[in-house]
Amino acid sequence: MASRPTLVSVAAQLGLSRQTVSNAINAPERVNPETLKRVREVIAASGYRPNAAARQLRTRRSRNLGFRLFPTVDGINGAIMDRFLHSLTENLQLHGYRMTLFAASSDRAEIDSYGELLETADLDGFILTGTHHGDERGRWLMEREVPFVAFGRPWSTDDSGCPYPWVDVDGRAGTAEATADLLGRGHRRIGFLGWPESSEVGANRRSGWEAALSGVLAPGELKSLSVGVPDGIRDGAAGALKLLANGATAIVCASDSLALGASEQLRTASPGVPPAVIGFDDTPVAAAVGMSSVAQPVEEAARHIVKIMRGLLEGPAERSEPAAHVLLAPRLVLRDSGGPLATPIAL
Amino acid sequence: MASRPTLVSVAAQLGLSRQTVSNAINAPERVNPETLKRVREVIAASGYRPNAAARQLRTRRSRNLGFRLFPTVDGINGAIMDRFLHSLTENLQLHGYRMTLFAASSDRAEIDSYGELLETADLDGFILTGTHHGDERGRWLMEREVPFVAFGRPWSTDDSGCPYPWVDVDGRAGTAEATADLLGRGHRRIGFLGWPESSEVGANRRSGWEAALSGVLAPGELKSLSVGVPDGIRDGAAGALKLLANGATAIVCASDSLALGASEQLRTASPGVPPAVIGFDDTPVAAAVGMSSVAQPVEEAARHIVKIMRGLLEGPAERSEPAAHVLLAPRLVLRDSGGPLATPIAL
DNA sequence: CATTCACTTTTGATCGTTCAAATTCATTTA
DNA sequence: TAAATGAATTTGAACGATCAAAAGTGAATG
Repeated sequence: MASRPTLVSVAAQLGLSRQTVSNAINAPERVNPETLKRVREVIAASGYRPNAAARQLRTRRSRNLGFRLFPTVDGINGAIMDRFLHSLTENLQLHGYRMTLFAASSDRAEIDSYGELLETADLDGFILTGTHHGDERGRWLMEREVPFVAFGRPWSTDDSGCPYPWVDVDGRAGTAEATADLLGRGHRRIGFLGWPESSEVGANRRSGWEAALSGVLAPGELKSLSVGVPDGIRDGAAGALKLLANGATAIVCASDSLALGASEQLRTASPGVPPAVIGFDDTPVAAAVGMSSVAQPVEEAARHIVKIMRGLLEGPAERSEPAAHVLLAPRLVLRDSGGPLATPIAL
Repeated sequence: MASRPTLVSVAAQLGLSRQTVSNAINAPERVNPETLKRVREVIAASGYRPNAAARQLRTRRSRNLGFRLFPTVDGINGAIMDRFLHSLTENLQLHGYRMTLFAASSDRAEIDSYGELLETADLDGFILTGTHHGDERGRWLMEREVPFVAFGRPWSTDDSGCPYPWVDVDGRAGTAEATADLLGRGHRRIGFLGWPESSEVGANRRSGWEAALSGVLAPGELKSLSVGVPDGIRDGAAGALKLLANGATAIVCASDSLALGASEQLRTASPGVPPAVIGFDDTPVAAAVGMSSVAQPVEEAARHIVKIMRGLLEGPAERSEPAAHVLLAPRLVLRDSGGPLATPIAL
């Protein structure tokens, strides 16, 4: 046993042909049950594993999927990408798939990489993140019939008619739930701290807040209780100040970064009272400071994506069914929203 | 041109043999300069790209490296892994390498994956992170002569004699610089807020603080000014309280999470004064709240790792030189250490 | 008893590349 | 002039798997 076993060496050991051994692995139903058993025993004993390169050369399948790494922008919200990536890798692994990373600084660069990766690395498909309105990536991939699943809606006029599969989290439902919770605690003038209009994810999250308050506040009041700022703690603090000035007593935020800033402003405005602020993404920072936040079920999203992807890759070639769309409900994680930053802990 | 160009199709177009075209790509010096030029033109025009699977099958090289994803523990400090991963991917990409991810919940599981990945995916090597004393992973890989580079020292008794290559950041130098800076600002009783004794990285960072203060404080005083707690904002707050009780006026921390907690305690203890706290890792949270921190040059580390890895994979087979060890100096990033959490921002 | 059939196993070709060993042809050397 | 050298190119044989089609079983069918 000098070198690694191959199909031929295993077959020779059994007095069978390579193809029978191959069938035992890939199409067991074609093999005589008794033979199958013998083959399997020898495979297990010899530690034989099919060579990926040879298989790939013949089948044109690599069992490798591409995933683009974005330049790190905000490490606070980026933390959920971490969880997503881990969960994705883990789930793919369960089914014999692997993930190949690549870096790209823009969507255009990402598309350029597709060609490169498809041709040189024989990737079977891609997983897209950060989709936005007018995203060219989906179109490019569809034109070439490259399998892919997006984490995030396309944000086109009619998401449900989208020709490619996506999995997303219902941000709107999340902010609505957060707002409802604050209403239940007696708040009426609840502000929304989000991103500028151009952000589709932001608009979606804002809509949940708006819907929850539509019967409570007048449209004019709603308008004065919503601000859009870039993402970040400082921006959040600045935005919160404006909301406070407009009479807000509680704030629902589009991200934990914003919420962290807002939280501090509310605390300064009314010392002693735990700030009624709810963040988004339930990042470790939120957990650490004891801030309530809307948690995205990224693990569940990863599972769905893997399932859909497997359907694309392993399902029948003629798939006339429409592309799968999964919208997952987030979960509101309630904490005291005050925590150690407000009240020093005694030993 | 229905299907993808191959060596044979390109050769036919040129009236040459496949091998000449192959040589033009892999050993240009063997090809007549004029022929070379012609071949290159046709390659460029046809968009030919060598098929990775075929190449891999023949050469037993995949140009793919493995990277283990750890379960996300702390999203605050995990953010630097994000940057590292991105930088690594980017640098490898420049040289035609790719990274394959895999998830493992323990070192033992990681080792199990090695076998699997080496056999089925033909990975050329691995990049290790989170090395610790008595790490079995390095040994396993060395025994099988699998190329790998570690990000992090082995933390054995004599790191410089380590038989395998590593790149690490000199944490000791970082905390020493941080401590020196605080000394320069007039502080004397500077505390160290780190992890329990068992952490080697923590002990290393502690040693820098100790060295910087050795001529300033008595051993007994040093002892009372150092605490070890698990990582996290709450732990940091608790630890800081203890240091304050022992008379500390400034604190050097082993992580930004700890520093964030400590920062708040100092602010409560002496309102109005920006807290003299320095964190470690320079995470986005530190930047966001305006806290000073010791920045790890992860991009530089990634570059070194890629360089060493390329040496292992592409260098002469007989490499008798000792394994490369690179210790990089971190950089102290000074901020006001107060920021928006302390002073609400006016619009 | 020959034919058909289902089931199981085998054979030959192929995927696209690189290695190792020819082969060609012009040029230098003995 | 024959032989040796050298550079440039070509040929045959892998690498290890899967596909497609053929061949070998034995039982059921007419």
